Amino acid sequence: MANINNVAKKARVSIATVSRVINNKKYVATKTREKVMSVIEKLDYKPLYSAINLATKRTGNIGFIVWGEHFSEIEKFYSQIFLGMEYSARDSDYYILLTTVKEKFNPKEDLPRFLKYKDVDGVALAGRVPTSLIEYLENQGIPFILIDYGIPDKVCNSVVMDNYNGAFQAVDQIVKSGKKNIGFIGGSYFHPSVKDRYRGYKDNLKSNGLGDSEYFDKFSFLKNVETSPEIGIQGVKHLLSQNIGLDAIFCCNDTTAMGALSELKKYNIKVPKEVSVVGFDDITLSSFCTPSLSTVRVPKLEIGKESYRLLTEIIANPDSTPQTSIIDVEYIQRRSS
Amino acid sequence: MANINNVAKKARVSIATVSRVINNKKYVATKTREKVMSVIEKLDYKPLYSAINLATKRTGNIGFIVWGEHFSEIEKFYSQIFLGMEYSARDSDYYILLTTVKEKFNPKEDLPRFLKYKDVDGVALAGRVPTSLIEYLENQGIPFILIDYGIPDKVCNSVVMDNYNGAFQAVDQIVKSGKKNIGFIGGSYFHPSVKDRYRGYKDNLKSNGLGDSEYFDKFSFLKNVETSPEIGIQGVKHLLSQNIGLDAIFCCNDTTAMGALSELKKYNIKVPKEVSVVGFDDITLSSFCTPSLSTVRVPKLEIGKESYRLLTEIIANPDSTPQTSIIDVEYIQRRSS
DNA sequence: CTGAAAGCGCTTACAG
DNA sequence: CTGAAAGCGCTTACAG
Repeated sequence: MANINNVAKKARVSIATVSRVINNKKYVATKTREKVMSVIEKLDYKPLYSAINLATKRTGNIGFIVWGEHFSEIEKFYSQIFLGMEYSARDSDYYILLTTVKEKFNPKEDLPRFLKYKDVDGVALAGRVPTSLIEYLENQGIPFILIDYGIPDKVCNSVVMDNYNGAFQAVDQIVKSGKKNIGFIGGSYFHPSVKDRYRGYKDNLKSNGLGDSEYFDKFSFLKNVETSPEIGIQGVKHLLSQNIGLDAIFCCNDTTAMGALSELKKYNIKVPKEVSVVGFDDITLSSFCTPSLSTVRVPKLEIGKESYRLLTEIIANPDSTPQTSIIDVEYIQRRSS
Repeated sequence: MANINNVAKKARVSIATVSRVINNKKYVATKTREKVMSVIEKLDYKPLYSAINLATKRTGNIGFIVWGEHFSEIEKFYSQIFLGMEYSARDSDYYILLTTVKEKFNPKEDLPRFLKYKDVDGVALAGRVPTSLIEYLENQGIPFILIDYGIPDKVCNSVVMDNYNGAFQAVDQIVKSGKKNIGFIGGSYFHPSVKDRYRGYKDNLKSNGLGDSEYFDKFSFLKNVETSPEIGIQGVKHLLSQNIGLDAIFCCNDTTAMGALSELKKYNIKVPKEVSVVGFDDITLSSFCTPSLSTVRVPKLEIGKESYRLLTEIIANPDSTPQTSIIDVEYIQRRSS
């Protein structure tokens, strides 16, 4: 493999000049630059990253951390976000190191190697993530961003989707279709995304003159456990048992909506005629189930790309004030509403 | 951050000695070693990978390449294999760099950066992968392994599951349940895994005295296109139209079996009573569909771990003769058969 | 068992 | 605009 010395020698310049050329620095005579370029071409010279990294005191790595549980879910939500980051990274000089972290995370023992050895320039945390991990990164001064997550009382750099407006719009569509008694089913109430979706639901109903606090009491089914089809099933059972004339359900996400759909089927309740159902996320299943699920599409790849942009910006400028990128979502009309 | 000089000075030894200690080399007096260790501890010293890599002329990276199409599929087959590799890599000193490659791959333009810059010590190729990529790696002398794939006329280091025996056993179970007219539905006939499963199917029927070439002609539905539920649907239609007393179907994988199941439902044919169905892979859906699908379980994490072992062995020993690791599979009895 | 020194392949002031 | 030289933080013969 050719190195910088070979190139310099063959081009009859110093290695400093070669370095200037490959880094596109100014102050290189056009003729010199061209000559060096042609030699680089001829020798098929590629600079060695470990040498660059050593000299510039960077690592060239970005960590991507996600719960093992989340990564192994059927839906590839976080894998797609990762892929979005990877797409961006391809054209740059960072590698994305994907790793998972387990439920009971202990910073002393379970630290990914790239953190232990300070072998990343920054880290992206996808979804819910141990608080102790976040604190560790803060203490160590490692630049990081939160994706689709947030912590109360803590302002972090983050990328989120527009949960509030997505929910607001979805519920608006339900109302426009003539429904009046619209339930909400949700789990993971600790998750900021769910909170915002719930807010969007309530605010829309209020703005449409439909909901007040009594209404929300009756029509909300919220559990503080991880969302799942099971929550949807329980939610339907509960709402139905209340005898409140339920004619629509807005679920905090598609997974929950899947459970709701299957439970309604059991009761022989027609969707969307009797009860319409709308979810959030647009997971793959949503377009394939029967009836296909109306939902709010979350552009995962775009979230990944924006995450890359934000994180590299922060790495380059560690002392900037924390910012939050909000990714637009889009209501998708299908058969269930 | 402490470096090797700080440690050496504080421990009153040379950096060579510190290096020996951190690399667990012999020829260090116990007392010296202990002293150095305690200083390392006190200073929280971690060696810098870019320096190590530069000095040892390694990269510390392993590439993991998969088709974009495969990575984005619902089923997380290859993601799980990746995760298995990652689990192994955690305790070692390699990072796994995951990237995707597109359908029409051009080695001149679409080379992942870690290949272009020779920034990996080895590469794992997961699933079907462009032949030109494999040739590129061979020409460049970059150590690589094939996972769940193979190329005719080319002996490569590879990790595969025991497709033949898995199919053989599955069909054996079908026969034992009393079925006699057992169809085979498959796509991706170019894929060695499918070929081996088909062979297992035929050999079992032969050994049970059920199948001959005429039988296989009648009972086989094989397409040379990517497997999908659609293939399963077509297969059922075809086999049924033949009026051959079909009473069981062995599908080349679960995805195909899903299509078969749904099509049988349309014809109101009872599974498994009238026609039993068995798949291969044990994807997540298989235990959740109705009826749940009997299948052959492929241990993805284990494949990943074995892949890591094999690849690192090859990296350490590039001139060893190519070897193939075969991972055991397991028949899983569920409701569909 | 230990240390001095060269070397890995880059970047970056500094001097000209 | 260009080059000589120091430096990044390690490893590795070599000599003792």
